[in-house]
Amino acid sequence: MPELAEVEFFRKRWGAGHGAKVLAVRLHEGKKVFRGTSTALLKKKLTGAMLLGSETAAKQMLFRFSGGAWLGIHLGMSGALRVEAPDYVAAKHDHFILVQRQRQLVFNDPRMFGGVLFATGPKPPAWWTRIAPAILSKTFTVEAVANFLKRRARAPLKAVLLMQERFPGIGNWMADEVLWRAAIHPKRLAGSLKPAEVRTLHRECRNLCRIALDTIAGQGRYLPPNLNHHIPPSWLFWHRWENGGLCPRTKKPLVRAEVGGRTTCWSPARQKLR
DNA sequence: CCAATTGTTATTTA
DNA sequence: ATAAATAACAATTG
Repeated sequence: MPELAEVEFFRKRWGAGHGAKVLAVRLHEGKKVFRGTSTALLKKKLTGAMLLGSETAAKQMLFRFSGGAWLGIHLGMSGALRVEAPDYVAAKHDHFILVQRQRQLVFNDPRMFGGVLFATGPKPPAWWTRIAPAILSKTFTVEAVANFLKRRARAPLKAVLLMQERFPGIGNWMADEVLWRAAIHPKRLAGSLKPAEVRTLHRECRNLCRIALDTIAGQGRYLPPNLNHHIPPSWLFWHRWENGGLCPRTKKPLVRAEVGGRTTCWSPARQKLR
């Protein structure tokens, strides 16, 4: 499920544990989510440590602990973070749990495409700092997008939008939503866009990220109980998977097909191949 | 049994 | 050599 705004939503959930100590670490040893990570070191360093704070970048989260410990979590395709009661008993796919006095912070991931990273030191580790700067940062300029599209000239736009090195945090549904809002066909080749279309694409990337973060991750104190709860029906989001779905803007039928290796939904009346 | 799934990476192909 | 396409990963659901 998780793309940019959903990842932020889940990070805020674990925010309930900020300022509290970790009494114990429970994990499913040997599971794929720990590939490349020393669970022994992780348990040793996190047990007794205080969860100090956290941040989100692209589809990843970084949790900072006392003693110079850094925990990275990627939710993959099916990961989620939850908060459970202190007496909660881990279910089958609850691969990683931080036990605190008042709650348990649970990482659940049935398909295990996600992962848990760990590092120690005074500064955030390289696997965190090398994540591309956010779409909502100053560095995400029209020129940067134009240059990237030029280098990926022969790839369909849908595939290009999924490339994390330039569009960090964008996933399948957000890519479709951006192209739909920009009224650009997902099969258009990246090199074929006119300057005005590049500007539109750039603008709608930023717009969607901003609106999705507001809508899904919530503002400040408030968190919706269900992360999709407040997505309005005017978005493509709700219609992209329904058979016989209609475009919320044109009221004409939507189409689904594989583009760039992923199932893609678009509104032919609005997004022309030309 | 077959096909599907909101992600990433290694391998193969062009 | 570079970039695009494909396969693989794992579990579950329809």
